[in-house]
Amino acid sequence: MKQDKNVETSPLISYETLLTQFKQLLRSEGQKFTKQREVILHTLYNHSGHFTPEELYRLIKQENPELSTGIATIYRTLSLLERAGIVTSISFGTQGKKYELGVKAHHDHIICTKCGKILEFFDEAIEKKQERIAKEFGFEMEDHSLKIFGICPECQKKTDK
Amino acid sequence: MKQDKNVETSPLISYETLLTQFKQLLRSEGQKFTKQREVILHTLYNHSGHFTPEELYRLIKQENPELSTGIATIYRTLSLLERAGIVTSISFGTQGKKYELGVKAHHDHIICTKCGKILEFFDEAIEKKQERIAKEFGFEMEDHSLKIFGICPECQKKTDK
DNA sequence: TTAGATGCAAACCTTTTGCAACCTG
DNA sequence: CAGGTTGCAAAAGGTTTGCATCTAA
Repeated sequence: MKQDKNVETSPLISYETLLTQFKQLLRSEGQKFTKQREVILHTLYNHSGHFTPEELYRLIKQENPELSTGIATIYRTLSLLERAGIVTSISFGTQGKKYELGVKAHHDHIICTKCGKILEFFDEAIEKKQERIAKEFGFEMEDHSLKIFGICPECQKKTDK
Repeated sequence: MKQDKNVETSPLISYETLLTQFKQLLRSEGQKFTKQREVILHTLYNHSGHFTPEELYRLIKQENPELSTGIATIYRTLSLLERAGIVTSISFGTQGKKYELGVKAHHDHIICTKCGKILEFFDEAIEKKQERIAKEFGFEMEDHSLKIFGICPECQKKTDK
């Protein structure tokens, strides 16, 4: 009866494949492949986890001091990648969004309110239930977002001592 | 097998009772009962639905032209009311939050992406499932948020014609 | 009388945008 | 070379904060 499962967090495809897909997408839309776009994709591929645009910006600056990259380009590229279905984001209210390489199935998040750690899960029963609820209300479902907030095991230990 | 239900949206208690509770709360914390706080609570009581601080600000200005009320007070009071458990909020990412009089049970939201309409529902099975998932990850669950986005029946009709 | 509350404006933060300079195709 | 892209700085939204003034208790 156990339907919950950890979602695979390592990239499912090789960087070369991902890069090729990205280039094809750009070409098909008359857009250009730039060093900045490559570095952003590459950085997301190499570092698993969730990043705010600001965090990604600092990481890229640090790892690529030679390439000038503005924060605006980070934002523009993340939007581009999200529209393309290559990255996904979680919203944290006024505190902004976090992005991750999203070449994986839909999943929900469980977030530690102490350390900010984000874990992922997928539950078939909840997914189905949401579709059913949308249908009951006569809604045409487009998307959904489920976040569980709590304190992770590590932070519980820290608080205990 | 139908567990979904519409959540009651009209206030569960009389305004007098609510006001008394609010005054007691303020007194117990050494805080003061001001005209602005009264007007904010009263406006929320009289208008069911979800409001952004800005919307509430404009509504209050319009209905109470004689009382000068700054937007900062709206924000401060909504935070106060939320901490006190009198109102609840839904977050809309960078677009801010919407508040509603929250003297009612926990519920989730289904939101129309065309017209912004917000409906509420409660599903026992989903609630239980979330608790179970938190437990599986060793999390001490504090809160959760489930939002379903889609197009409401009315907006579907508009699009069709 | 006095601690707490208010309005105003400035400050904050995240995100977006206008634009001249700069690349990619 | 043309049109998309970039960095920069300014602007935009939503929210918070500092402070002198005001007011409930």
